[in-house]
Amino acid sequence: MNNISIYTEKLRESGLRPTRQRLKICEVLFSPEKTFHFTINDLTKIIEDKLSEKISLATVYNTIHAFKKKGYLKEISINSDKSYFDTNITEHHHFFDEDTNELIDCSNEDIDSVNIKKNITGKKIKSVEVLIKVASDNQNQK
Amino acid sequence: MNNISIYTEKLRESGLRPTRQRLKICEVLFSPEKTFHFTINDLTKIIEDKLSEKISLATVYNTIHAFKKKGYLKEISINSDKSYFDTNITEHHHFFDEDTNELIDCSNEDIDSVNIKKNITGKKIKSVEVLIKVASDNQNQK
DNA sequence: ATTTACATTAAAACAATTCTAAACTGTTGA
DNA sequence: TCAACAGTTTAGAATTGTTTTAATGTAAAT
Repeated sequence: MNNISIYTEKLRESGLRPTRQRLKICEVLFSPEKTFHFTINDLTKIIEDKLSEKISLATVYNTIHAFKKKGYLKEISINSDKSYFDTNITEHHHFFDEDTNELIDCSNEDIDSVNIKKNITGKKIKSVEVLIKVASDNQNQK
Repeated sequence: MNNISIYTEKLRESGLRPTRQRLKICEVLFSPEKTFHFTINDLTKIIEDKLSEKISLATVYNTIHAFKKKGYLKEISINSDKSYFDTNITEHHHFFDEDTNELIDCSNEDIDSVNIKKNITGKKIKSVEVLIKVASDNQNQK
């Protein structure tokens, strides 16, 4: 099967032309078996180191933002100065390991669905995210 | 009643000397009837505009971090480049209005307590936060 | 092939936060 | 009480993550 055409389609649906650089991004994001979490920096490094493609930060940012807008990626809110993204776009929550700064998926069996009884007048719920911060027993809370 | 002595005590317990600047910070944070949310920038502006005290950013940051570490403040994780703090240190969750960038408390009656069935080996849960993003019906998800 | 609109890039700009080093101040104890 | 010390404040510089800019390059339509 031809992945390139899948990537091309994903890019077009996100309003982007399929360029060499963007196809490399797709390869990193959408070819692995398992979903994963990454930062913009992680992604840029993978493309430069593993795929030997020099790519400018601006390109990475603009492509990732387009994918996020289209719903091909999710952004995770962490108490941090850095943005984390997730290639798993299904409804799920996260553990965040404060010792290693790693995100861990929390499957729907791991947590009861959150039941919200209040609503804000004139506003619609866009997302509900649970973030569980964990750390070694002997560590202080960040 | 003498608030100053309360603030002095809070500062000492956070490992900080009660200085003029820090007492002003305490006045803003701990004298209001109601708890509230703020950014470092908000706080600095209040102190300079309302209390006519010139205060350097470094001082605000170091005091706020000490209070957070001590548990007198909570930091809220928002999908943003900015840190939000909360003077309400009880267990509660938040709505985040994407139109106005405002945080709204979600009382415990508004949400069922989150039941987590999984745990990470060797790690302890430090916090559980639910963030509900809302926006006007006609807006796109951020 | 030519044209056009969109992309890529390095570098500059920007915003939040942290660091630095010099001047200042609360506290301690002689 | 006051000298000495340790902690504090400050402006400004440095750092980090992200966005913008403007020149050059490229995909796609004609």
